[in-house]
Formats: sequence, structure tokens, C-alpha cells
Amino acid sequence: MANSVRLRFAPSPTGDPHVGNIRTAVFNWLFARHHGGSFAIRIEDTDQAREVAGATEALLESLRWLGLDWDEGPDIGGPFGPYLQSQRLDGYRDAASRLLETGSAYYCYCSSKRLAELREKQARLKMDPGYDRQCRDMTAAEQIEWAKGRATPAVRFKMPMDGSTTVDDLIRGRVTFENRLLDDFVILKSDGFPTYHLANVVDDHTMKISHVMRAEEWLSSIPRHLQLYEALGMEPPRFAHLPMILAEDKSKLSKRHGAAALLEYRSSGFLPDAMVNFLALLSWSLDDKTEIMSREELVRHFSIERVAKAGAIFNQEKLLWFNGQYLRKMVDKDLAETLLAYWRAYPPPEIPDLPERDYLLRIVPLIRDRIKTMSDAAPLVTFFFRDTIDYETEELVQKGMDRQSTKVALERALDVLTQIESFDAAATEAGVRPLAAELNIKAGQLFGSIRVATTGLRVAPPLFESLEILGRERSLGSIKSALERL
RNA sequence: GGCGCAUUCGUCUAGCGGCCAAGGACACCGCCCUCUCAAGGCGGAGAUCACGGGUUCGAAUCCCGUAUGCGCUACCA
Repeated sequence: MANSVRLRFAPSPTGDPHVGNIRTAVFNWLFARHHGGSFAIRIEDTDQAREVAGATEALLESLRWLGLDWDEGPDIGGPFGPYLQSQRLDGYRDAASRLLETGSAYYCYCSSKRLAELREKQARLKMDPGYDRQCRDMTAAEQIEWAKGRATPAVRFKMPMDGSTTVDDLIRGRVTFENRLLDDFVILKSDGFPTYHLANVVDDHTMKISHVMRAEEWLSSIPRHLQLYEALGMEPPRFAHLPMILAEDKSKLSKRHGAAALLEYRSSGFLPDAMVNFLALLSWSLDDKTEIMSREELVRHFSIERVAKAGAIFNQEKLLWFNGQYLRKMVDKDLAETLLAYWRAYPPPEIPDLPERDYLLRIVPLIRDRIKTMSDAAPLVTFFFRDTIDYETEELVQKGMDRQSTKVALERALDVLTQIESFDAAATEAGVRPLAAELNIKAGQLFGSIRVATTGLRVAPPLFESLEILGRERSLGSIKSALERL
């Protein structure tokens, strides 16, 4: 038996999906799944001028990456399709016709030039901006006269001149607007396409959407939508206006802030689970301490009552921490495979030939605690995949030592490592560590030189574990060539 | 300008009249652990709960006002 809870995510394909949009998708999805309802994707492509090629696919790809599955959408269809507004034009025209017939709407012949002048004049005279309703009460004869030599008229909605409209928002409670403060907005543009207001209302109704969860920037338009529902004789859905995601400067997060494009987080090596967890916690919380939650836990606990009212700044530091937490929870096998898949999608220049899975499997435990995103991995493990390693000779010389003492230390280490029976981490460490006292240097100094000689790095995965994976031959070879440099 | 929404540590937040001289997390600082770097453990610093009035025996929590921030004010969404 189908549940009557139906949510929808309705983005317009005007560019790269950004974290603000996607967070709205996350909340809608969470709410739908929590209630066992359905989740639909509807593309609001009613502005031909602003449409960006590939934007719809990027939107779907973003949701797929995050694992937010949908039951109906432009790619899979569904009982209320099509899910592209540009393919549902008839429905909007029918609605506009009905509104025209019942006297709730009228044709507007004003040119964009006149409208621009009107706005300019209103600004100059410090009058309230808005359409002056010139075409509102035209007679049929006047309309015919006006229509001569002009392009197709737009259709405007007759906003009531008095009274007020109140919405009972699930997050903000009752919010009231004076009708007379709103102008007669366009519902059907002269190019035959609907504006957001009309299309949104008509589609949410025909698609039987039960809850509309969208960003707070839409709260100001709610009286228009409610009036539209009423004039159309439709029962409005429930509304919940989500607080916005803000940039560091507290302004609305947008492309110009950078770091807003969702898919960039994928290429930067973030994990979808971490991203969903982080996004879910932006203006929503379970309690005073739970932060790490799996997708299932989020679905189980999500409730609109616990959505906050104030906007939240998108904090990348915290996202990084979440990602680290998720990385650390992964078992070796998963981490190795995820890393391999990531490298396949975004080949790291340091590693031209991707390693064998089994080989990577041994390396992964050494770096798991040392990376915050998958992009941190390559620089740390490159030496495992190279025949020769690269570094400045001076790097071999540790603080408090000189070339000569470094050379002596490495020679002794070479001796020990050459003779050692088993080349595992425990054995090599047991063999090398005593050398420090013998040479009268600190273990850190000794290990530091060996580290640079064998990995080329000053900051690297644990030394002896790395040597074990490198194997005796390569390890000794590296030390020998370091000796030749000194 | 008008309308609307919001306001607890730098940031994300807990708090829905007494349990709060405000709890958790990120970031920051210190200590421990330690072969580097991390991770981890422990501890510290950090919020006169925007401000001012009320209501109440009692307010971060309720009401009013002010300030500030943000959003909307397109034939864009």
C-alpha cells in the first residue's frame, strides 16, 4: 500500500549543483525515506536562457554519488511523468487558461522596456517596486487594440488587493503576509513557458507532493503560491522552509565563493557517506552529542521538528574531520578498493601505473590514520611504486648530524639489514634500533636518515612497516644509493 | 525603502521556565603515547545566551521593542 508521503527535489539546471541545493535534496530524501514515502526528482527547466547543458546530468550524478536514490525522475520516469517541466507545458497552459477564464489572471501586453522604465521610475521616486497593474482591468476592445503589432502577451496573476495570506510552516510556524504588498506576478511568459510559481504549484499538485521542503529564500513567495493554489481550487501541500547554507561571510553560499560545487568534493577525495552525514548535520541534529551517523541511522532519526531555524555556515574543516572519521572506519579491503576506484577516476600524476590491489592492501593500514581525504594518499605512498626514489641529498642528514656521521650510520644500518634473517618490521626494528646507542645518536636521527633514503620523504608512513613491504632488496638498494650520494 | 526570517563559544550545535554561574563537536593550545607525520587518550582556553524592557518566586528558554545579519522585492529560479 503506497504511502501518501511524497517528496520531491526540484532543481533547475542552471549550473553545477552546489552544496546548498544538495543539502535540500538530502533533507527531502531523509524525510521521504524516514516516512517510507517516495522521493521524486523533477527538473525545473523553464528558463531557456539560463539553462546550462549537462547540468541535469550533473545533478543526477551528484545524487547518485551521495547514494540518494529516487523513485521517480527524468531518467527513470514514473507515474506522474514526464519529470522535465519543459515537457509539461500543456499542463501549465491549461492552468493559465483556467485562471484567465475565472478572472484570476489577465494578459499583460507591457513590453520589457516599459517594465524596465517603470522599475527605474519607482526606484527614483523611492516608491515600492512592483508591476503597476496597467493591464489588469482592460476591456476586450482595449486588449485587441494593445495586441496589435505586439509580441505574444504574458499572463499575470491577479493578486488580491486586500486581506492576508498565512502559511503554517513546519519549521517556522505561522507566517503572515499582506496581500496588497504583492504585485501581479507573471505566471506564463510570452515565450509560452511558465514561471517558477505556476509550474511549481501545478506540478506539486498533479504529482501529489505532500510536503514541499525547500530553501528559505522561497518563504517570501509563499503567499503567491498559496493564492495560486486557491484560485486553481487545489489543496496545497505542507511547507517547510529550510534555513540556508551560508558562506564564511554569512552570505548565501554561491558559486563565487568557491568550494560550493558538490562534485568537486568527489574529485577532492571525499567519501559520500561523510558528505551526507555532514550535510545532514547542517541545521539538523539528533541530540547534544551524536555526530557520526550512518545513512540508515540518519533515516531512522530524521525529524523535521529538529531542524533548526537559523542558517548555518558551511565549515570545511569540520567536513574534513568527518571524512577522516569515515576513512578510519573502513576496513583494509574497502579502503584499498575505494582508493583504487578514486585513482582510476582521478589519476594521480605521481602514480602513472595503478598498483595491484593485493599490494595496496598491505599499504593501506599504514596510511589510513594519516589522510583526511583520498587525495592525501598518493604523495604518501608514491615511493612504494617507484624503482628509484627522489630527494635532495641534504635531506639524509638529520638535525645534529653531518654527512660523515650520516654515512657511518647508514653503513651500519646496511650491515645489519643485510644480515638480518627475516625482513619483517619487528625484526628490522629490533636489529636497527640498538644501532642508535652504539653510534651515540638518537633513534629518531637514525630512523630519519633511513626514512629519507628509502622513501624520499621526511614525513612518511611508519618506517619498519614500510621496509617490510618494500622488501629487503629494494630497501637495501635504496640505502646503497644513498651511501653513494654521501 | 518595503516585506519576511533569523540571532547560544571563531564555526556546527544541545537547551523547548528551575537539572545551566550553559553541555557536546570542529578548529586552537598544552600534556601523554611515539621512528617522522598522523591517529588516539587526557586537559585547557573560548558564550555577560545580540541589546533593552517586561511576565514570573525563578528566563538562554515566554511577550514587546531595538539593533544586526540574511532572504525576497525579474516575462530567474
